[in-house]
Amino acid sequence: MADHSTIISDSAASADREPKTLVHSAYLALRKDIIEGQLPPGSKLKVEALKEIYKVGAGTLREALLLLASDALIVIQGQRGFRVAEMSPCDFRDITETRVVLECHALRMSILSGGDAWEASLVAAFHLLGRVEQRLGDHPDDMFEEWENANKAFHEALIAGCDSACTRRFLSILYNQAERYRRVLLPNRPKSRNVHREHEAIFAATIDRDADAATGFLADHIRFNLQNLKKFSDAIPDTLAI
Amino acid sequence: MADHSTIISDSAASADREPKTLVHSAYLALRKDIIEGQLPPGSKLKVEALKEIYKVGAGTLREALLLLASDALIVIQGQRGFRVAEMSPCDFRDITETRVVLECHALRMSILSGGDAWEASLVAAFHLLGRVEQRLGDHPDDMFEEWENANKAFHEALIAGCDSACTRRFLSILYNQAERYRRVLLPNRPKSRNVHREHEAIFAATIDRDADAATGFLADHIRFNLQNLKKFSDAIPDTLAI
DNA sequence: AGAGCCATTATTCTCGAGATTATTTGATAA
DNA sequence: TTATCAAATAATCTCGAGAATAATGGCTCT
Repeated sequence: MADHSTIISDSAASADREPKTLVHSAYLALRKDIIEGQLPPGSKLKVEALKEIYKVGAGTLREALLLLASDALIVIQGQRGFRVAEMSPCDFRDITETRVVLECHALRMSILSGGDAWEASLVAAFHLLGRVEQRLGDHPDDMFEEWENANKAFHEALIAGCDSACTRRFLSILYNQAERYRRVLLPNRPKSRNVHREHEAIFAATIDRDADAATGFLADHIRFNLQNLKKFSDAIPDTLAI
Repeated sequence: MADHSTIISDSAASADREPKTLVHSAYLALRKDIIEGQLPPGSKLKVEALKEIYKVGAGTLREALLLLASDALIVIQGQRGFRVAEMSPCDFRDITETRVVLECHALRMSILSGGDAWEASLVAAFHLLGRVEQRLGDHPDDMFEEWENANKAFHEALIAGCDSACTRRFLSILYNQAERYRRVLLPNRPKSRNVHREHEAIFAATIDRDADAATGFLADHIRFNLQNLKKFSDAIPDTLAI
């Protein structure tokens, strides 16, 4: 889950996960709508209009928007309000390549210094993801939510052994940003791809403590959607509002 | 300068840099006080008390605090207010090593793809920094502000050729966080260190387009304060409130 | 017709007060 | 004395309205 993972200190063992504050639940609702595209990239976010929709006061809504700005999902423009962050192939490439650098680095650190507890929780996350992916074969699209969660949990488990809070925080931001693109790319994924196989390769190499192999598989895995985007955006240039 | 570098879209060529909004100027004032230690690490930030000091309303102050949270200078704790982020050797190590990874990567990209304009502005930044460092020999401490600005400008110029906005944004956050530590470590710097020599080595290798050498020098340069901290925190353990 | 300027409108920004929640204090009982 | 509980205090969170600023539309002049 890890809502607000980037800012709110999830003290303790992330026990309380219900949105206790109105700002927080507005933040979650807005983020959901941005990621799912209800609030399209580049669109203006007028406080007066949004407070009707999300049933909160103006100040509360502004705070939620500020919180989203720190996730780079919305942009604050001086004295001229808020906008949903734009999407572009260029931006996606940036997100992807930065993720490759940080996530591979973090995985390497995990492999070097991760203990038994880390390994165990990784095994658990991989198992869970496998089950979801198994069921995914039958009902491909409507289970996206569940797969997305399991996938995120797996990627977080991979780097949980890395003791750099900075790195994990940045990766969480990047992962959230990438989710917008994943949703757009999902209907256009090639039949040939076997995501489970990719996850398995990463997992096996990690358990073997083979850092070079693991980071290699991970890099390819992260870059897959980017190359996929490149391929079909040549044919259909304005799939994303470029 | 680059206030608010991490969130506010500095559209255009960062033309307007005066704090036009009250939230923004409160943000700047608070950040200054946090970085300079007037608001010590771990201290509670009570809105009612702070609104007296900074002469703004409660909502405005809250927004400024939210902005600082996205720089990781402040921590939001559920329904229990705001605190200045803690400082610890462990945290500084994390910041430093993450910076090494990202900044070296960014420098490599700059060297690979940076054009003449990038090179020219780098030369300018290095020249300016040299001048400040020259004057620094005479008046060591009270010019810290000016040196800090020139130093930041130089580091930003190094990676300006890298076209990854994500990377630059993350580095800006890390640099701001590190500033708190630099200020603590400044009085304890070893006489032997010649910072200008370090900058010169990075600069020369970069202009030579020797990526390996440049990133090597840069990594050592970034890590210097960390090793310095390690050295004298063994002797004087509680210099930082660990 | 096109460009520049002023009044109008719409939106953002800011504030102070009330509602909600956490913390502290003090009292009672085991 | 220590632990438990309840009232009192203090803090945060939330809201709606008023001030400051940007965007819009119409008007005049060349």
